[in-house]
Amino acid sequence: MLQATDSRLHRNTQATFQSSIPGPEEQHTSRQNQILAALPLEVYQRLLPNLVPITLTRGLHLHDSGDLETHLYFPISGIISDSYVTEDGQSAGFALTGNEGAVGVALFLGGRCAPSQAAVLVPGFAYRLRADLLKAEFSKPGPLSHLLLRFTFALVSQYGQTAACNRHHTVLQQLCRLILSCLDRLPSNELAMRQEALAEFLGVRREGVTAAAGLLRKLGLISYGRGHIVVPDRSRLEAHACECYGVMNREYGRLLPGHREAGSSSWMLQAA
Amino acid sequence: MLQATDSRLHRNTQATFQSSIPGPEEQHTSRQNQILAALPLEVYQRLLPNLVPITLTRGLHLHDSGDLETHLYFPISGIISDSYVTEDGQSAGFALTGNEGAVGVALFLGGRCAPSQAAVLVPGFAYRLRADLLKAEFSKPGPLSHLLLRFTFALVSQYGQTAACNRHHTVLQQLCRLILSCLDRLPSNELAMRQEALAEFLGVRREGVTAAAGLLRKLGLISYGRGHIVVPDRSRLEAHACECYGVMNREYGRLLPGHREAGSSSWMLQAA
DNA sequence: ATAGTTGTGTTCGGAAACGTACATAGGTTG
DNA sequence: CAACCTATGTACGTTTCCGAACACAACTAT
Repeated sequence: MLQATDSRLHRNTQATFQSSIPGPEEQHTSRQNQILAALPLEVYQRLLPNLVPITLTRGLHLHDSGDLETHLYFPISGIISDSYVTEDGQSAGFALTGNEGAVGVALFLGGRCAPSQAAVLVPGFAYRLRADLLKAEFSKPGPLSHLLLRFTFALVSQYGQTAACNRHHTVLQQLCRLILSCLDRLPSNELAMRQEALAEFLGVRREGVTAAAGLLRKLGLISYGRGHIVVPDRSRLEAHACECYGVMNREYGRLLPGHREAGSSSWMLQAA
Repeated sequence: MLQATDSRLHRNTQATFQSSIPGPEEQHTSRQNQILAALPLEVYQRLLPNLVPITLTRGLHLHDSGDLETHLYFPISGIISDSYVTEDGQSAGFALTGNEGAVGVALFLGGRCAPSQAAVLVPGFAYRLRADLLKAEFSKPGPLSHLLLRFTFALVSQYGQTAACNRHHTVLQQLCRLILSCLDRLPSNELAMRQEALAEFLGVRREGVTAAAGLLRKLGLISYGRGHIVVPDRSRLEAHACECYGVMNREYGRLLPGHREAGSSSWMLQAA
């Protein structure tokens, strides 16, 4: 595990489009992760010495399916995708994790091996905690256990929603959902991903994404070129996404208080 | 919640096809649930007075999406489906739970409301534990917490696998997977489900199931009629299922030691 | 027995996505 | 500048599944 690919692309991208992601020289702290931020100071300070900063290079695999997981990762920026690759190489993503959560839930659920692949979709930074240290902390009920379990529940919801979405919704709708979900985990309205990467996550052909993206551009909902997507107005894009986006957003808002919710949003009114 | 539908059907079915499921008059114990069975005697005896038997009538909803969950259910027979229903009424199932697990993981993950619907797919019996009692037991780390988290991990794996399966595999492959997964949770090689119900779980049209089932019958892999499916040789059916069945079966075998594995199975040799 | 209900089989046109092949334009490298 | 690579655009036939309508056969009820 931990094989980085495409690091050249990463540097390019970061320089050109992702200037809002802090470079290693800029200051960033593990408290930028919302789980760590929600911990009482005392607990946080106990963990702090063991939180090791890691650069999330585009394409880096935090773990592959079947790997023994060695660390729990707390992203502070960037996006990690959870996906499955079939025997004949087709892939399907089912969850995104940003600074609202953690990667490696198998560790504290007792799963040992990862069932899926965790890869860096959008570069950023994370802090990681060694498995044994995590387990020691998790073994006593407390704020960290609580927050991690709650996040796990949100993740499970995301998995389920994706399954339903894969069954019933069009590539166009799913693309809207994916772009919006990524933006919710990024600081600006810009997303640095190629159509190829979007297609791989959705588990569809690149041409399918080209067609859908072309239509969205024609409608003025997005503008893009060569791996750089800009969304001028999220609420208009939401109108073309399937219900799954709104459902997940509500769910994350409900479960993870620190979660940044979408700006506009008729769905907020519908919330039960 | 707890609205039973189709109870007439249930009685018919039980009498005709499901005689292997114990009736209320026959003896059954909560230890027939594999999580409860794996508890040390002392812990089990502490829970026992609070385990209330419940009949799982076909179509009964243990909870609907958005419901506050009130109990954790430990099935000892029958099958519960976890599914999501879209705004326009299309449904998609993403997990099955039998006596290997429990229904209502939101309770101990801290989710409060269910994201999905839990419905009885195949009738049977369960014991249930009130939410407050469960939380009291779960708050101390111990065998029950451990087992429930491990089961949760298996469930998450199932969700993810379903998402990938929905994306890439054909109705025929998915039908094979579904039938086999059901049989793994039932005492015989017979499954009492109508094509309509199979279609609803898979999130496809009933006609699609008819076509796939017709082909399987032509190949001699199954025989059926009016809600009664018989599989003479599981291994031959496995050969027509997608990889997802084998992957999930391996995963359940690994995570839940008591899980009954499929009889034949070339995949056992591949296990890492 | 007769009529109604229910579960399954079949058909047809249409939509969505696939596989493949190739075209074009922005960006990089010599 | 020229050559090259990479990201995106386009086109065409094929497959799979959908939507709707209808036929038939098994079981049920009166």
